[in-house]
Amino acid sequence: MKMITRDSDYAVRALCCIAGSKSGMLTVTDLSKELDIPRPFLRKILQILNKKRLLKSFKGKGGGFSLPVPPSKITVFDIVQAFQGPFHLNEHVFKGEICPHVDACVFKKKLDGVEKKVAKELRMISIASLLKKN
Amino acid sequence: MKMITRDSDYAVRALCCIAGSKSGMLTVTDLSKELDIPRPFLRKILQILNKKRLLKSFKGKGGGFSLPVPPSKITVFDIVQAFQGPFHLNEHVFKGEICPHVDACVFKKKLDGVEKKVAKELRMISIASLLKKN
DNA sequence: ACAAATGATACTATTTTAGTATCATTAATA
DNA sequence: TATTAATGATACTAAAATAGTATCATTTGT
Repeated sequence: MKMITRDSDYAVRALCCIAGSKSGMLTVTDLSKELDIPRPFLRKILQILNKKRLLKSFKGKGGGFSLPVPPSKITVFDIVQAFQGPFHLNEHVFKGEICPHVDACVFKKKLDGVEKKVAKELRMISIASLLKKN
Repeated sequence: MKMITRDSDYAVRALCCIAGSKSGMLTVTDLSKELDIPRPFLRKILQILNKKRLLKSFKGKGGGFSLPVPPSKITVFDIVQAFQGPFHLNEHVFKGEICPHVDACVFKKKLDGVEKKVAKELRMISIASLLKKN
């Protein structure tokens, strides 16, 4: 079972790097070297973060990426949603329809409860909280 | 994001069906009809459950599948582990090695905390608890 | 012996994840 | 204003996981 895919993971690391940098702005090249992530892949990831407003980009010479908001305002929940879509533990479809089985629906109800708790936990992990080394 | 894959989902439904049946034993054919799951796929799923000791099988005419323990002893956590492997939210590998980045390791520590909570929640959802229709 | 069940296992198709490649656009600066 | 160094957009490929099929072997009740 894997809940955090590689792009989400890389995104978290990149955001931490930017948040912890002196100037507050880094280029893909900087980050790719620092984190040892393949440059084209990281590029794609940063572009997605930019589109989702979790990063701000600056084109042209001297450009790069910086945070659009304080690091305390960006959470792992936001990042996971950006890369892995709406946060749901299961699909609960049945031949494309809403499942008609009562047992399974109780199941769904219970999973929804778990889901809310997980979401809450992930919302509590901000980029800022990851920078405190303790 | 999807944490419960289709085989886990089907497995939960099948176990609920068996637990709720009069005789306590059903064949693949019974279950396949009842749940409208493709028979060969369900067959594979039940065979896995049998290997993982979450079902007991009886071969030959008059055979089928029954629970090896009371339904209160079988949880969604067991089932998810059976189909989706060891329960971990992320891999946290870095080029096959342990990740050397402190930020990310704080991240891992936090995720491990979330992971424990999720596991606890899933362990609380037993087949028995899914049979109570309320 | 036959029929009805599961066991084992190998195969295929689809989707998701992971990553690459390339051309276009923007902006600083020599 | 040409060059260079950055990102934007987008299309493509490779690998892995998920979802499902097919088939022959074995067991067991009648």
